[in-house]
Formats: sequence, C-alpha cells, structure tokens
Amino acid sequence: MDEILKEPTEERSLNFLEEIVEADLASGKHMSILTRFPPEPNGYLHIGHAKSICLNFGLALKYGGETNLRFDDTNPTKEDVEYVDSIKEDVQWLGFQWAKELYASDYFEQLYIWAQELIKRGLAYVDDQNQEEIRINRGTVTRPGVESPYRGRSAEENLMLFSAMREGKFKDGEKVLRAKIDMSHPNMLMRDPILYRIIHAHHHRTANDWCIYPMYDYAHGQCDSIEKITHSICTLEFDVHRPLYDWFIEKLEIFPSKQYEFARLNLTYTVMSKRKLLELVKRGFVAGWDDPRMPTICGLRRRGYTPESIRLFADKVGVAKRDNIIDLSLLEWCVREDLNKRANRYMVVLDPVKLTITNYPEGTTELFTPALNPEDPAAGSRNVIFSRELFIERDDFMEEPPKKYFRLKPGGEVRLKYSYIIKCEEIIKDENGKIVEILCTYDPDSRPGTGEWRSVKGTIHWVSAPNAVEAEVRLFDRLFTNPEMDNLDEGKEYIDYLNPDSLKVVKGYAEPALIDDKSLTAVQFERIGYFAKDYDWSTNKPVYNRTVGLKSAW
RNA sequence: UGACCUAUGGUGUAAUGGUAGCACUACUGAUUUUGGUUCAGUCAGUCUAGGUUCGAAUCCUGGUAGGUCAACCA
Repeated sequence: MDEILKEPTEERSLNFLEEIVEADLASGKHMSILTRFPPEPNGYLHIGHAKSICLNFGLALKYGGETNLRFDDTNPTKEDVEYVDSIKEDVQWLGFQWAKELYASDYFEQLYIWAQELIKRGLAYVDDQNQEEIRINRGTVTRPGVESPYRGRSAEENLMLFSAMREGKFKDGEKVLRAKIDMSHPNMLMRDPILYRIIHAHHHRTANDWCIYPMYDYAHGQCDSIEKITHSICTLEFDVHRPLYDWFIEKLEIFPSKQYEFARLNLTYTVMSKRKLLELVKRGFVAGWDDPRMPTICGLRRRGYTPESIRLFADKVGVAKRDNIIDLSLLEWCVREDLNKRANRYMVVLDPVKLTITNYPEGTTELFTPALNPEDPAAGSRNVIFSRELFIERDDFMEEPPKKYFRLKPGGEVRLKYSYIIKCEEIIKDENGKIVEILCTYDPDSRPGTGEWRSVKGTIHWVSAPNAVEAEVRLFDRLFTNPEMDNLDEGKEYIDYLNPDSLKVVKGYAEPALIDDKSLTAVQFERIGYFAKDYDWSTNKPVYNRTVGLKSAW
C-alpha cells in the first residue's frame, strides 16, 4: 500500500534558479524565500510575463516561501490604474495568489530619506546640466565620460537643492540628482546614474504629492530590500544593472536582496514588446488588448487557453540564460494536452453539403447519446438527433479521391460518427458543377449497440439538417507571417508581416446540445479543433473562437 | 573598436570531470466509432582551435557568432 502511495515522482533536474535557492536554504543564508513579481502598470500582461509569474510564484510555492505583487510605478507619465486592475486579474486567473500587494510609490518617502543620506555622505549630487549635456558627457561605450561641473557641490548645497527639487521650485528637466560613482567606469550604468528626475505630473496613486520621481535603478533594489525579498528575479537585459543594484544596497547597508537574471521568452510568429502590442491596439489592427489573436493573458483567455495550459507551457520552456525562441507549436501542444482531457465534444459542420439517406424512413428521427468526453467518463453524455437529411463537411467527400483518402467517395462506405454506416450512391450537382447534394443508403444493421460491430476505414461528423443550430465561428490564425519577429528583413517593419487571414468568420451548423454547454473551458468540435465560447459585442450573439486546431485533423 | 552575458539535434532544455538524455517538431508503425487521443519507433546535437587530464559538453586560453549597455523608460 505504501508503495502505491509513494508516487514515483518524475525525475527532473533543477533549473539554475532552483539550485541557487536550494543552496541558499541549505547553507542557512535564508530560512525561507521571498520573491516578487514587479510589473510596471503601463500595459497588459502577456505570455512572456506569464513565464516570469510562473517562475517567481512557482519558486516560492516549491520551497514554501511567498511572493509579493509589487507595481513598479516610478514613472507617472506612463502608468494607469486600468493596467493595475488588469494585471491583478491576470495573475489571479493564472492561479497565483500574492502575499502582499505593494507599490514602489509606497516607499517614496523612505527612498527620499535614503537619497538625503547618500548626499550627506558625498555619494550623490544635484546636477544642473540639461539632458543633452548629460548624455554627451556620459561618453560612449568605448570612451570614458566627463565629470559634471556640478559634481563638487557641498553636501549642504546639495541637500538644499534636493529639497528645493522636491518642493517644486524647479521645472521638469532643470535638475537631477545623480549618484557620484565613476564617470569612466566601463559599465555605462555606473557613470553617475540619475537617481531622481523632476516630473510635474499626476501619479495614479500619490496624485500630486511628489514632483520628483526615483529612477528604476534607484528604486528597485531598495524596494526589494525593504520587503526583504531574498531572490529578485528579472530578465537578462538587467544583468548590467546588477552592480548598481548591489551598490545602493551596500552603501545604504540595508537588507541584501540579490538579483538573478534569466532569458526572457520569445515565441515564433509573435511580437512580445508592449510598445508594439500597444501600437496594434491603437492603430486598430486588433480589436483591443484582449483580442483573441493577441499574446496577452486576457487575449489567450478569450481564445480559450486555460491557466493550466499556460502554466504547463511555462514549465516546458525551461529557464536558462541563453536567448531563445520557442516554437509556437509547443504552446499549441500544451493547450491540446490540457483541453483533450477536459473539453466536451460536439459535432459541428463548418462548410456544409447536404446528404440524404434515401432508404431511411421519412419523418422519423433517432436519438444517440454519446459521451460528452471519452477522455472523462464523469462528463456525462449528450443527445444527438439523427435523421434522413444531414449536413456533412464538404471536405469529407471527394469525387475523385487520392489513394489514402478514408472519407466518403462515390460508391464508398463511411461511418457517420456515433451512428450508421452509409454508402454513397449518387451525386447531385448544380449547373456550375458544384455538388449540392449527396445521396446515400444506410446499413440498418450497423447501428451501434445492435448486432455485430462492423469497421470501416473512415468516420465523419455530421449534423441533422432539420435540427441543426447555427454557430458562428471565428477561425483565428497567427497574427504575423514571419517566424522571427525580432529578426526582420531589411527595411521592413513588424507591421509589414501582418497576416491578412488572421481572422475568418464562418457560419456553421452545430448539434443542438452545443447551445446548452455550460463548461468553462473550450469545447472540441470533433475532427476540427478546440473552440471557446465568446460573445459578439454588437449583437451579443454567441460566437466560437478557435483556440487551436486538432493536430493533423485531415 | 570597451565591459558584461551566452553558445548542446530544426526548437527548447538536461548531463556540474566518467554511457550526450528528455520534450516539442517532422517522419514510420500499432491501436482507435475523431486522419484526434494513446502506444511503439526513426531522423537529428556538444560553435572553433589549442591546452590540462587516464578521461572534457563540462575546467583553462585564444578565436568566432549572438545578445545587452551610451532614456531624466522599466
């Protein structure tokens, strides 16, 4: 019994972050861990953030720690509560709960006091140079910078000026507070980085309390430190910021949070930059941030992706420090993997052609009760009405079929899913040669549950023509046609790769049971794909968004 | 003509000085009332040149390639 209970846990090696955490826990450096997810509320979360969320929350969950949600709101000109709300909703939808909801702006006063301390110790100064001068005097990556003429101001003068900055005595850009480090440092970030700049703008939380705002580098590490974050995980491009992160913590002698970097997620055929996504929305190429074609969490949600599938994906992509570009097919596999287990099945015909069973008695119907989901017996069953006149998929019949075509062909037999075997006897065409009706006969002895089971090569889906309900379907395809959206052809912009066929709306016919489906996940249209119920904004009629097609479904 | 980060099949990711493994993709085959699922299998990899070592994907050095950094963005 014990052996049965002892589930042979999947042998899985640790990623480098888990190794660091385990080492820190083992050495007693930390008794427990605290991570944080620190979005700037200036846009909606996307699948790339999902990786970061799963990493931060997942690490804490695995090692019995906690995770804070902290909004990095140090730039009032870009941020908005709209984004704060959507971020909270998306993190929760993904299935994570933060220990504390915090804001960098909660710490503005403490940050200000620490800045005064740096000034007193001769480690910071007020600079009067304008933006242009500061930029030029910073030097280049190959040439050292030039020290500011204001670098030698006394602590008293700096304190006075800094206080005047806070009191609003200066206009935007007139003065900044800089750290006094090394203008010839090989790392550009260490060439007297700016700590505070003047921005007379309304902040979504502190309103007009402040007109000076800390820069990312001055705020982030100290915020981590205040919260006693043990492992501050961010993406690779912040690697060069780490010396600065450590510099402030060391000089201020505060809790030694440590920063670790991992490679951000890239997906084929997908743009991940918030700036570009915002442009897609603003220029109307998509209906909004939650357009089902968007890689945003809310877009994926409307598309029918489950939180489980996204978490599975985050797990599958792994964590490392090398740049990567994940094949979209991995994401699609994760979605199918999850949905296959939980999606209810329905028959829907998207491109109908009429099929009449000539030897089936007119005016009679039959009821079949197939399982809603053969992968999950607990899902129950549904009623499917069978009749003399059906719709089948136009694709499921070929007059001149190739060799390995298993579906309906002249003189051929095929099983109608859940019901009888039929044989194609005659084709009726219109004056243009288009097939308008297929006449078949059925084998009454092939009824499931009666007599001996007979196998035929092909099984096709169908709906009863008199009973079918209309189902509007949105067939989404990838938004872009280029596999590497960060690696474009010369002279082209990402917008040039927009896929004109990314959205196709089709009116199909569905079995009536679909209407009553109450499941919260996408359903499977048999032999077609997974579809999530959505609503057309103007008509409020249900429409079905294609989540992902079935793998090689014809 | 700088500093830092990185380099394993087509794509990701393991192997921490000792048999290069796993997943996705592609392709075979078996099962199947979804050409789905499931199962079995095949193709395919250590950037390069030296060095250390009995032994190197792993350590060292040089080279090459890619990435990051010169916002009062994060």
